[in-house]
Amino acid sequence: MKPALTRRQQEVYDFLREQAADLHPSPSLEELCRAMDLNSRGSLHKHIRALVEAGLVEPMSRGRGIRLAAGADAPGHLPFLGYIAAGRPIEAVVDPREVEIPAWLRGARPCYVLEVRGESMVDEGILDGDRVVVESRDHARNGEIVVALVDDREATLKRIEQRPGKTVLHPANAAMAPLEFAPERVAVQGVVTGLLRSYR
Amino acid sequence: MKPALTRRQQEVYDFLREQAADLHPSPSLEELCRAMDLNSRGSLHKHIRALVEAGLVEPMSRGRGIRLAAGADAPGHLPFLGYIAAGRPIEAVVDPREVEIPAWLRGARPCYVLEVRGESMVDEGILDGDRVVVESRDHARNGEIVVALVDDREATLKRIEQRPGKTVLHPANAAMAPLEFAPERVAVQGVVTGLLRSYR
DNA sequence: CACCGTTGTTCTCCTTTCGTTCTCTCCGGT
DNA sequence: ACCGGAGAGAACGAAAGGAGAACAACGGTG
Repeated sequence: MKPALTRRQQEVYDFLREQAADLHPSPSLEELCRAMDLNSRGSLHKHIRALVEAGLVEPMSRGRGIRLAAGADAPGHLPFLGYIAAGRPIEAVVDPREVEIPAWLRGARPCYVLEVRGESMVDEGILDGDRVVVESRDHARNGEIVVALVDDREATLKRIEQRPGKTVLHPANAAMAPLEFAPERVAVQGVVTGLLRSYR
Repeated sequence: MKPALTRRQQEVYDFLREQAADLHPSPSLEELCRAMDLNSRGSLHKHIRALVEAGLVEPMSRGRGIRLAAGADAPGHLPFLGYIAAGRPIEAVVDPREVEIPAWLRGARPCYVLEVRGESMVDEGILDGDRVVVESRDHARNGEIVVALVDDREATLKRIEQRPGKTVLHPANAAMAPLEFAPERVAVQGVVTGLLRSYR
């Protein structure tokens, strides 16, 4: 019972997540229409209904807008898969712990948590010991921070730039230079959607 | 048991939270009417009754006042109190929403959430738009990042260094110099215990 | 005490909004 | 052609939101 989202349904869902992450109140159908550049509530309603059946959105009831499903996709915890450092493969952690992650930091697809080792992204505000929420994806948009696997050996955390004929991985550290690869050598494993840091 | 608030009910509830946060006395129905731009007490009373049934507001007594119920915070959530412009100005207005925060980012005492404005802490990995979890405290250890109130006017986010005779607030931005004050002029409001960032 | 204004409460009546369903059209792909 | 995704628009019923009147319980003033 998981018919997979269509293009527009995905757009609507992404927009709802954005809104929620920005602390906006649940929009009504009409507000959503305006935001999505639609002129018909009926059309939007079809998409919402699809999302409800997919378990991603709570069934609407009168007057309280459209809210993301809290129960279905929010066990509140994500698996902690290990550590990631520039230049080395991901160190898988033996004991599969789980980390509590708020819903507004998660992506649409399944997510997991990695802990950052090293200083390769300090200029982007990602420090040693930070935990990043990674959304499992095999593609990325330019400018996103990705977990990239180079030559099936080295997993790194970098900002990605895909250009015709080459893929550039930008570290965010003045002491390191951007790395260029043939596109075939770089496999995107996931995209960073959130970051958490504990002081203590 | 938990019918979820409707649109207007949420507005009324938010307004009451603002009032309470600013030490205003419990308003009467008519005062609330004027504040909410309503012409009828009866209409407002419907919303209040809904809030009472939701357990968010204490039942009114004939004397005077609409009081918030104690301990109505959702579990796993912390109040979002507004913005802290880490540059110079005062702490900003109250925006009484709640943010989901994992337990492992919270401190021992009551906590709240602020959103960071400005670049004064970039070298510590705190960027514009990040949300910080602040534990309410009136003292700090050296090296902790604190919300400090200087001369009862300016709230800033800085790393604190307390030395005999003077208190130094260190911004983490190469373009800004540390600020030195007499200890009496600096009041610690809270200590940063966690940080969250959403990418997208 | 009777008088008055205030405050909480309940009740009708009305308008607006919202979710829902329906039909019809358009476009792109196999 | 066929089909499914996507949008427009109309229409309906139910709920939300609001206005206003009416009423009981107080608190003061004369």
